[in-house]
Amino acid sequence: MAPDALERKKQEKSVGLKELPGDYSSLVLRFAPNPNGPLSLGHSRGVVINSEYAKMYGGKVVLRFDDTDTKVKPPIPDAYSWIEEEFEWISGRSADIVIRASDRMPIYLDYARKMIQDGHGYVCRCKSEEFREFRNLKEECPCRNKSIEGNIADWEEMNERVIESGGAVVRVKTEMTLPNPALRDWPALRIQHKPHPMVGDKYKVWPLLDFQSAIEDHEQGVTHIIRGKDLMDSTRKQTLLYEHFGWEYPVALYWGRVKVHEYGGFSTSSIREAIDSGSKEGWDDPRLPTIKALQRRGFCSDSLREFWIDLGLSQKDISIPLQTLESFNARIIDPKTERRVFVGDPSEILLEGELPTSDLRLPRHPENPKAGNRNWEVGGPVAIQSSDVGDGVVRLKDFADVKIVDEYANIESFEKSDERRIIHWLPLKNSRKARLVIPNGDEINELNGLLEDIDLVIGDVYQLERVGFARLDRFEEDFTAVLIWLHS
RNA sequence: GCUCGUGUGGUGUAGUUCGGUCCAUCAUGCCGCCCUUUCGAGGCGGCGACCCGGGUUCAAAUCCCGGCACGAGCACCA
Repeated sequence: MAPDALERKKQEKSVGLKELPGDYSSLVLRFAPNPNGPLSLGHSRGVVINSEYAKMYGGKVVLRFDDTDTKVKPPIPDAYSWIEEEFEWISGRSADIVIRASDRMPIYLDYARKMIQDGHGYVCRCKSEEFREFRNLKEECPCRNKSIEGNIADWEEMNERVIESGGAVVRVKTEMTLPNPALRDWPALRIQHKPHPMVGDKYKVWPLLDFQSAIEDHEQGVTHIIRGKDLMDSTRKQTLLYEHFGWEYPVALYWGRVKVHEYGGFSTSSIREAIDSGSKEGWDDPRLPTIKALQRRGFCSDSLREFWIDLGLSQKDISIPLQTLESFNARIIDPKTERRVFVGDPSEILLEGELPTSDLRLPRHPENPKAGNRNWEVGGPVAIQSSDVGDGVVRLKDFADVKIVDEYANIESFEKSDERRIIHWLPLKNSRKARLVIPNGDEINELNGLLEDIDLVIGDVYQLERVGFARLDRFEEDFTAVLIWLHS
């Protein structure tokens, strides 16, 4: 009889995102970037995970700009619209609700005042180093037992610009004996006198992330918070605040840190510095891990979605090669990417022998005849890659077996007659000067050559035969085509 | 130091809740072959893993204890 082994069914890998815990019947999620620059590859994880879950359960995503810092990470005015557009590009839909923390300051300040009034918060005028001492010693600082009236008076002074920046902070009253030092009377609001790029100098007291985010999540009715596990203590801090207000904290889920080999560690601030110092061209410099750069190189948004969904919500810290994303992208774009020839470092040769009288008709896509043809004039000189000459016995792809001697290529057969190497080539008549720009770590490598000059559309991605995928970025004044390397 | 989190092939990932259906899934990578007028795509095959040590149990990737490693938080940044 059949052994058990034949009946045993192989286990399967579950695909897609796992079921969300908690009640997701009226799901509200949020994605909360700082508009101190456009979105990066890392941000796209938040966009994808949140928007995919919203799609799964018919929920909503709030796009919230956490722009409450004017000093360390000041917002860039243009970044608000960049991010809205990038969110839409990545997720394939626009955010359901878009809000800016800087527009909602009165709400935060009201809650802060209420917290003080209720005795759950206090104005602390210790220096940060002094407070750190108290925190480490699990001791209460002198400001902690001030009367509510005294705290309200200090609060007024903070808001009336009587107290200088750095002179006072509002703390949430927890317990100084809490085992986790991060939770002991954590800071909720501080003074910033540097004007905000969007709302000017209207406010003197600004909430910190943990406070602003907690209040706004409640205001928006957020049901699930999905964020990096570096924010686990934020959850704990905010839960204590919610207890003060008598609110129920959303379900929190986390992902671990992701490092992409090719990009290493980076931050929006560090990219901004690199651009300001001139070591990078701009936010879309192809070496950068920004969404703008990935778009410019020709990545499609589906690849980003598949990539992040495949990674899922693991709390593991991972380091992954860009190649993984590239393989997703290649699989998706290959069926719809037209072929062209790019000859890098070209050598000119002349064809000898009997030439066909009609043009050579090549498919724009080998698996999709409907895409049509590219027609080449085979008379006249042609270009081949210098490194392809070898012993001279090669097949010019889609054309003929030739033997190359010096500058001449003798046509031996149109049919494929043996196992000789197949190389790509290009009639000069059908070519134009081109430059392939290849990002390589912190460098940019450039390869000069000739590009098949047939129906080239700026912004389109082509598969350069035997080379790889690249996107046509622009034409220069002398008509040189500039291609940006995507991947092989 | 305190607190928290995570450990499955080279890289990711499924399985861990409720131990057996797991001599462990899938992808990517690498190797080989087939097909092919691309070194692309596709097809087929192969390589390769449960952090370590105890314990419970007929049975542990899965439960318990103890190590170890890595990461994060302890900012008047987000």
